Formats: sequence, structure tokens, C-alpha cells
Amino acid sequence: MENKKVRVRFAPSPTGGLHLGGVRTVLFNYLFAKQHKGSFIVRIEDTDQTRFVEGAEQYIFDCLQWCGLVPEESPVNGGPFAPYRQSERKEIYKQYALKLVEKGHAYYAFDTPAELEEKRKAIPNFQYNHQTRRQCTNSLTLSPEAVLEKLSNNTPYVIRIKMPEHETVTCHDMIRGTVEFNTSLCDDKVLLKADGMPTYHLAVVVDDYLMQITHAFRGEEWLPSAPVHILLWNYLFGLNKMPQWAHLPLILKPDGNGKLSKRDGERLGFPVFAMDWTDPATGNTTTGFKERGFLPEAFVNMLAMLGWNDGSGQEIFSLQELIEKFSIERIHKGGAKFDYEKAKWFNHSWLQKLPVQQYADKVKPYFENASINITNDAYLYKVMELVKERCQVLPDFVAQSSFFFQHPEQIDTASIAGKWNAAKQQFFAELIRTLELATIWDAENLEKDFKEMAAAHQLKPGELMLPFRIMLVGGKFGPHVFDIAATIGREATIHRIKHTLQLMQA
RNA sequence: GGAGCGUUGGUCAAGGGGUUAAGACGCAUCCCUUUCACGGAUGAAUCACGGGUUCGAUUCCCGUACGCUCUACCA
Repeated sequence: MENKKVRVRFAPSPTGGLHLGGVRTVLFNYLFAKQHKGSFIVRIEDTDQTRFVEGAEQYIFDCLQWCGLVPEESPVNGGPFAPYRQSERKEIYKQYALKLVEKGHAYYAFDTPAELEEKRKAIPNFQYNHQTRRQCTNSLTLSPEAVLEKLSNNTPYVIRIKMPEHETVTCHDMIRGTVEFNTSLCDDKVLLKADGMPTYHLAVVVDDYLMQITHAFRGEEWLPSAPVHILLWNYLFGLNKMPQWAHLPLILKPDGNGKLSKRDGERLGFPVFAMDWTDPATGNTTTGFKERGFLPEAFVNMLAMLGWNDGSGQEIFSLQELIEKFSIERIHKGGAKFDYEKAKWFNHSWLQKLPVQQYADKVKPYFENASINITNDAYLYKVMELVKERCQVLPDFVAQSSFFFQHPEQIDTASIAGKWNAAKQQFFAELIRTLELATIWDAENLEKDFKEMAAAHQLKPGELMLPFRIMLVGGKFGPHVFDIAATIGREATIHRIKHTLQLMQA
């Protein structure tokens, strides 16, 4: 086991948007694989035909691509253990189910869904288990002849695991240590459905075996069914071949408790999916981190810190650093509440850390949306550099810098009207002439001229700065006002002064 | 109801028998900045509760409470 090549897998069910928690599971898989020079595999668990959603699979790969967590083997790029889509592996599973029946670890069950529904209604807390299976219609209660007859006339059936009585199944979890289960308390899970498809329980162990998975990461919600999987491993392939389990803590909603859901995001106004997801049935789009203006670096970083840290207090990690420093021992046992404010802080940090050229293309669409045409990349970089520390997410660049590209739509004259007077009016009128004659157009000289003029007019620069800012920006925000003037240029600066001057006279 | 898992500030969390119980986010106040932001400073936790063990428990043990997950021919 130790010298086997590490192989891990992410096994999503393509039923809709890719949840935060799913991406974190991918991330931990990926980090572990890369750290051990192993392989990261994506296997599509589409055994429930009733839950097929058009486009959901492609969407998952788009998300992984965006995050930079690309698998070595998957349905899209193939691999030595293809196919990687369980629906295309349907024939494989049945033989294993049959093998279990032969060995007495599983049995045919002919109870219809309606009959089971009735039992559940009639008997409180009904479970199909070692006690109740005697009252059900299955190959344990029917004579061999009757079973054969039902089988030969195509009576629908499922195959269930026959949970042993009074056995202890031990799960050695890499995060939680030893967890024990009493098999008498487990029920006889369906392994093979009436449509011939396996359930998750069968498929996961068969495929993990066939694909030679060495370490299996999954959400904590799977822990209660671990005994089923471990038993299956024991019956089918031997415990020595079983991957090592790691059940990851859940990501919880920010208010109250419980798993974070898509609904919580909608309710509280933040994304839960990695990327925008449009439900083909309803046409409704659920917003994603990407479209909200998150950098994948920040998104991945934030996810890694939800349930893991390296103990040093460092919080900003590149993917490469995460690969180097990741360790299962330092994964938390308890769930973590998702904090959108902190998520934005991560993004802000990455916006400062990365060169603006590296993500300028990602902010362009937001300018386009606001009908601002970016024609000069160098100018865009300069502006981004000036405003980036005020931006948490990509769309903030538009709000923080639109005035660099077009005249402000609104001038907040109310903020200066109270202290406006003839002296100021005259100062700015004269400033226009000074600016027209300025030989060197940079922030330093602009500021010098401005202050000299203020002194000549016996006005305090402080009284003039805010009006000047309002003229250029339209509001009380933005970088240093002389940087703005220097950047937008002589013509625009003068034009904006004139414009506000007119407004103030009116 | 049953089983399993979990529980350090509002949130993420470090620490793990003796500490002034780190740090980050957020919040509040202040400084810097003639805007906003950045940066800096300061403030806020009897480590869920109750028993043990111990000279000493937030740290070890046992209970209790609370929360969560699962309990489908869904994953």
C-alpha cells in the first residue's frame, strides 16, 4: 500500500451547480495527489437516471478548469481506466452484485417501492434490516424455486446487502481516527437497483477498486454509510486493498447551523456555486464566485482555509504553496461556518498581490457591461494600479474608476455647495488658465501649481481639494486627486472644472 | 426514535496539563491621509456544562447538554 502510486478521485453527481463544499473536496484531493506525485481523477457518478441534468457534467469541468484543478483522468480526457462515467460502466457492477449473492452477502429483494412505502408508513422508523427482512419478499424468505421463477419471468428486483448481525466494523479515518459501527444497527442497503444500475454504495467500491484509488476523500455526510462500503470491500476485494478514508468536515451556513446550501446564498446574498449555473428546467441562474468577480486564486485559497491551516498563522497561499504544505493531520474535525466577508478579504488580498496585467482581462467584461469601452490596455493598467486597493471584487473596479474613462455622470455638488463662494469660483476659473499653460503634466507639478495658486488667493488648499475632487470624480472617493488629474489629462481636467463651475453658478 | 460525528471570542482559528489563551476577518474608537481606501494602534473569550485524575486543567478521563450528518431502488 505504502509504495503504491497515490490515486485519488473526485466523484460528483452531475445534477446541478458545483457547490463550495464540492470544490473544497476537489481541492483537498488535488493537493494530496500533487503533493505525493500522484494522480487526480474525476469520475462521474451518474447512476441515477432520474436525476440527469443536461449540461451539468460539462459545467463541472468548466468549474475545475476555472479553479485550475484539472484532473489527469476523466471522461473528457480519458485515461487507462476508462470509461469514467458510471452510466457507461453499468455492465460491470452487476457481476459483483451477483458474486455477493453467491457468497451469501447479498440477496434478491422483490418488494415494490409501493410496498416499502406502505411499511414505512405503517411501522414507525421502518428499516430494511436483519429483523425486518424476514417479513419481506426476498430470496431469504422465498423458496429457491420461487426466486428462480420470479427471476425468469422478469419480476423487477433489487439486490440488497445482507448486513451481518453483531459484528463491529471499524473505519480508520485519516481525520477522525477510529470509528466503530455495530452492523446490527445498519440496514440492508440496496446495491443494485431495479433498472440494473448500481447505487452509490456498490459503484463507489467497485470503481475505487478497479481504478486503484488509494485515498478516498468525501464529505462527512458519508460517514454513516462507511460500514456498508467497508463490508463490501471486505467481501469483494479484501480490506488490504481498500483506500484510506478521509471524511471532510462540512461547510456550514453563516447564520444558525447546518450545511451551507444554495438557498442560503440566495437568502443572504452571496454565491455558493463556483460559477454561474443555469438550471435547464427552470431557466433560473444561480450566481457563482467567478461571475461575482472572484479570482480563482482567491477562491481556492479561501476554500483551503475553511477547515485547514498550516499552524503558522499564514493565510494567503498560492496553489503551489498549498501543495507543498497541505497535510491531512491538520484538517479540522468540526464544520466551519462560511463567512462571505472573509471570502472578500481573500479576494482583496489577491487583487493586491497579483500584477494587474494578470487579471485586467477579467475586469474588462464588467466595464463592457457598464458601456465603458476600454481601448488602451496601458491606460487600464495604470488606472487599476491606482484604484485596486479600494476593490474587493472585480466589478468594484468599474465603480472605483469609471471617471477615468468618462466624465462623471453625477456631480455631487451638494457636498461643496455649503461652503462655496465667489473666491473659490474665481480660484478655479483662474486654475483653468494655469492648467492650460502648465508645461509638465504630472501629479507633482500639478499639486505644486495648485498650492501656489491657493496661497496667492489666500485660500487654504484644504478648502479647495474637496471641490476639485468633486469636479473630477463626481463624488467623495477615489485616489489622490492630483494623480487623477495627471492621469485623465489636461483636456478632461479642464473640461470637468468648467462643467462644475457652471453647475455652481446656476 | 436510532446511529455516527462535532463543540476555544460574532466568524475562521493557534495552542494542548502551569501562557497575559496567538493571529486573521468583521465590529468599535483613535492615528495617518485636506475624500475613500490602504497602513498603524487600541478594545472586547471566566476555552459548552458537570464530575473526576492531578500540586495544577482550556488541554487527560467519564458523563450531560447542545448542534449537525445519516437513517431512499439520491448521491
